[in-house]
Amino acid sequence: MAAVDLTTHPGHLARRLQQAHYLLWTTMVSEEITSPQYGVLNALMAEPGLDQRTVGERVGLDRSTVAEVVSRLGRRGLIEKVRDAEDGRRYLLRLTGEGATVHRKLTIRTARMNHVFLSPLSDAEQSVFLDMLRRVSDAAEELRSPERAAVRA
Amino acid sequence: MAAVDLTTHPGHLARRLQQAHYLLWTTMVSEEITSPQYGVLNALMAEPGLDQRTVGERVGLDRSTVAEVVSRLGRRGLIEKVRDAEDGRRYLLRLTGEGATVHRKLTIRTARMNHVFLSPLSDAEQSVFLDMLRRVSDAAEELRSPERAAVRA
DNA sequence: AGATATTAGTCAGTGCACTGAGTAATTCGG
DNA sequence: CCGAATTACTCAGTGCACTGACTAATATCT
Repeated sequence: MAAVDLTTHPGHLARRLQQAHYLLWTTMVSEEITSPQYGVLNALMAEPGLDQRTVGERVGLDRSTVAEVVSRLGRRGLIEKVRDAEDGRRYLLRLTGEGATVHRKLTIRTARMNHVFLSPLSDAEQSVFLDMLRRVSDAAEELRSPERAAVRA
Repeated sequence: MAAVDLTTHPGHLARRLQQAHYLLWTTMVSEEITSPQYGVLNALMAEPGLDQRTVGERVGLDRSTVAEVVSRLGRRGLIEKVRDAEDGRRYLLRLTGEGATVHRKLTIRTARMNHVFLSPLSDAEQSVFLDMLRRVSDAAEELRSPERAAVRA
């Protein structure tokens, strides 16, 4: 069996795409705050007081990864974490003032970065590209939690 | 400043796409051998005797990551590594017999997995999608090594 | 030939991502 | 109301990915 051309493999290209994004993020947005960390800040800006599990659901991070990202953001003083008085299992998360400031600054830079990142594609292609990324990711997501699709039926 | 919709951010979607691929890979291809490990096997099937640096170039892995992946594949007995007699800095890499067998088996499963992974898109869309992934990744890659573009000019 | 630069690979440190096992709190069924 | 299941979170272990500092070997430039 001969070797294969990896550039025809979507998985290989997905990994390369993420590496490309990482490169642009660290040069154009921030070297300290990573893209997943920004995602958590953004989720808490939209819905203050979320618990860790739900933040993970919004941003696409599993329970362990959320815990790590949250602990880093806490160490930097960008979010605070308090036990839910009504449900002692939960930690409720909130942005600090500095967290909100950082979110605002990074939102502006991220918009510029996204523009550069997608610049190889025409405007029409860009929306097609984002749509395809969503469709492929969402389809695989349903393999992980087939109950949701069943409930919806 | 209000929160943003992450599903319009290509970086967020790139990360989700890779997670989706990881899920399909572990369920449909292998739980032991990862996709980057398969990439290395594939590169050595195509060009036996490559050194680590060049393997990294082919597969899209930096020097440190190649070293780790190669050491895991070596531990599993899938590749072997010898000092280059002509250039004592290099290690030359080759598949073992078992490495070639594993590569063959995974190539078949990977083809099936790719088919499922892309199934949300029509055939026409699939080639457009792969093309766009390549164009965006390649463009960012040139920011990392601008000399190459200069040499080509 | 000898000082200098470049190159291949290693190593330590940081961060994302997943799994499986474990703990504490809440909910549910009888 | 009490034992069993579920839920939120933690922790240890594995693997990819990058940076910066380091070593050893080769190449280059007087």
